[in-house]
Amino acid sequence: MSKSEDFFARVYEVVHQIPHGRVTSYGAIAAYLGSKKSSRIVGYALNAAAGTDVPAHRVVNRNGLLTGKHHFPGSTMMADLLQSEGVSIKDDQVVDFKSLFWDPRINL
DNA sequence: GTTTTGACGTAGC
DNA sequence: CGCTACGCCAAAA
Repeated sequence: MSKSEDFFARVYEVVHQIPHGRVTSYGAIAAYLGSKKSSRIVGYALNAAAGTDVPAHRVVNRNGLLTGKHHFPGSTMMADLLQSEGVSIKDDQVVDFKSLFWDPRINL
């Protein structure tokens, strides 16, 4: 173990376990991993997750804002994907984010 | 080994 | 209500 991919792998696992039509935040994942201070690391990991089986579009910031949508191809792909899963997006923000919020601590 | 950066978060002004 | 500044951690240069 002791591999750098370990931290990334954990992020991938958590994100990959997000139920369909649900959303979570970087801080929630980071907090589940150990420290919510690692929120930035989660985003960093998701950046490396691009091209993997990790649905990074289900991960938004604490405000439910699609901060990472700029990293997706196009400009509405992330919002489109979420809406395709039943998540309503308004002004680059998840509608009823609080209700759609999926906390890894609850399921894991 | 040091420096920079980053898809965050919280606090302060 | 909006922007700035700082913190915190990990990876890449």
